[in-house]
Amino acid sequence: MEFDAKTPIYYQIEQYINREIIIGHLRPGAQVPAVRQLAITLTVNVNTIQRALANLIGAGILVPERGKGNFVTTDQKVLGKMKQSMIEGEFKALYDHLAALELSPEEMTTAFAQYVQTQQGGERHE
Amino acid sequence: MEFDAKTPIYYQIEQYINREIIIGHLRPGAQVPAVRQLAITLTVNVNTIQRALANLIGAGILVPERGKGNFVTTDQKVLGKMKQSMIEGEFKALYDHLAALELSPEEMTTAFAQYVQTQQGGERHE
DNA sequence: ACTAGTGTACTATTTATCTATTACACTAAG
DNA sequence: CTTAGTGTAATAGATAAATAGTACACTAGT
Repeated sequence: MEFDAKTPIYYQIEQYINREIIIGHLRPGAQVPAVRQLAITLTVNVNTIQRALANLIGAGILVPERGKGNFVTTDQKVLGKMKQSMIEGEFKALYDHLAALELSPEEMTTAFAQYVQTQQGGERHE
Repeated sequence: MEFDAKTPIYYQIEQYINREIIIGHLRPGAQVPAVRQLAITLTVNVNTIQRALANLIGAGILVPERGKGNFVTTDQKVLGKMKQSMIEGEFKALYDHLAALELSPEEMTTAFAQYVQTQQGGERHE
């Protein structure tokens, strides 16, 4: 996996797992891959995985069972809040930065719409 | 100034100065505030300011003149590229994350438009 | 019991970031 | 020439993030 060098890896892993849950690759009640397996998959140290999972456990998103593994919570309230704050966070980051560039709300939406357009046709991956 | 704890301060200062240039608070040829002054204003160490400025100088956005100060370049080509990459970078971050959430392009634009709407009425700052 | 697969804990080491402090070099004004 | 204002360099120390490696604890299947 590719990481942004300017943000902590453990944090990026938290986001990644959250996304996997939102998408449905990890369903409520499902077991998260073993820490040692995740470490290999994400080419990262076990301790870094552990730190990310610890945060997710603290947030109630994952539920640990010693000797068995970590499992996605079945608490829909927790999952709903997580999804909400994930998306809101993404939007807020862009909104704040564009606001700092003194773009009007209309300019923001149209500019972003235009960008999405450019990504449509030109999705070349080499 | 407020900094995000999860990204290097020097990098956030680079972005901040870029935005000041884009907005027009710092015009081409204008002198950037003195490093010691910036350190006080941004409540940050001089070395951190220096590191940010060094990167901007390396990018050709700022031009240093020993004993006099740092000045915004008058090279419109450089400034144009900077502005372009700043905005593109913002858009790309949101686009990639929403794509990871498997949103369609239409959903992205409408969802962001809706978010901007919510920011319209509710801009309470207390 | 044994074993393989889980999570968990701990220490040590490296690297990047940030701070603090001091010193030096150049420019312009008096 | 002196001084105040600039940038610049260099050292030392503190903290956070990530790695490496080892060890321990619990669970389930044999």
